[in-house]
Amino acid sequence: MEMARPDKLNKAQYETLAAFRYALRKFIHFSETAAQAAGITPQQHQALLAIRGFPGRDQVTVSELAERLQLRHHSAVGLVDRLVTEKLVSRVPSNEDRRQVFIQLTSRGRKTLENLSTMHHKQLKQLGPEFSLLFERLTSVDE
Amino acid sequence: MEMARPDKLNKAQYETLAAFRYALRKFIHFSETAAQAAGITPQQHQALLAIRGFPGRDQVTVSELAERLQLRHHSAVGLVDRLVTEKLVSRVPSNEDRRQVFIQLTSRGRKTLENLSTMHHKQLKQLGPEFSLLFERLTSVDE
DNA sequence: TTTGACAATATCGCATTACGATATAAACTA
DNA sequence: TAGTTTATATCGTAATGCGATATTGTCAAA
Repeated sequence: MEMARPDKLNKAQYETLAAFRYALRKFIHFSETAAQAAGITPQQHQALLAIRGFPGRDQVTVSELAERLQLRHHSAVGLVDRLVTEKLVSRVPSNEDRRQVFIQLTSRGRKTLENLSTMHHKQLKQLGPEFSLLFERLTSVDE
Repeated sequence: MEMARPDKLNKAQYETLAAFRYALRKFIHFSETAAQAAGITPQQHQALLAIRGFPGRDQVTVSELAERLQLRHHSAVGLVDRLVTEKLVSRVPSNEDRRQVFIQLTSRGRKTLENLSTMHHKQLKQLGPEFSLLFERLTSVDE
């Protein structure tokens, strides 16, 4: 018989929040293991996906990449450097605005990403219901 | 007019995967910023939540914490060390099995977590629909 | 055309996190 | 008692990302 305290979370809500994090960490752990098994780092994997999966385009500028990965600009530059060293992406200067540089996947980058994305797609299909359930619980008004 | 290639992802699917990661990184970025504003590190925050939100209990052993955070045992030990230093948790030896040590939140830990969890709860309520939509797209059969 | 803004790059040092490898001690169990 | 489990500890290593700061090249507007 708990009092209705609007701002205070109850045990069940803490459990739901924790369960969400647990599911998240399991997914991330899966993802990091998969990336490393594919011979790249987790961040490199996410960068490849951000480029290939950019809405309406298959190439992005460094600024766009930084935003999609929620990184500072110069952190994104460093990440791209490492990707170029690994021949996973290439830099292509823009013609319209010559300050900009487009980042594109190399064929090696595309293959590596395709492999990983297929695995992730399957995994997320499995996890979907679990996450949906957790969101429902979080959103439920009667608690 | 794309051929039905069972194992090959199309652009839309890459975009959905990338959108999911983007949403995830935005949430994580929010969470990390919030934790740091509360004066603790993101990992400390997640540890606090894992303890407080452990199913059916408000204390956990180091092994349990490691599993919930998907960490190696000795990495969890280090994390607990830092939490103890910050007076966010305390170690309480178990009576039943004296090899075990229970980790409990201190009152400071509880307050810090409550503050953060309230914010996260609200944020996740907002993000719920977006994530659900993305999962629906991932699961959609007709692509 | 000059001035100011923007995009990318670069360097430095720093902090955090987590790992593998390895070891020890204490406590439990068969 | 022997073997296993739990927690702790140490060492070196790696990846990531930040702030601060600076430079270069390019664009756009006054």
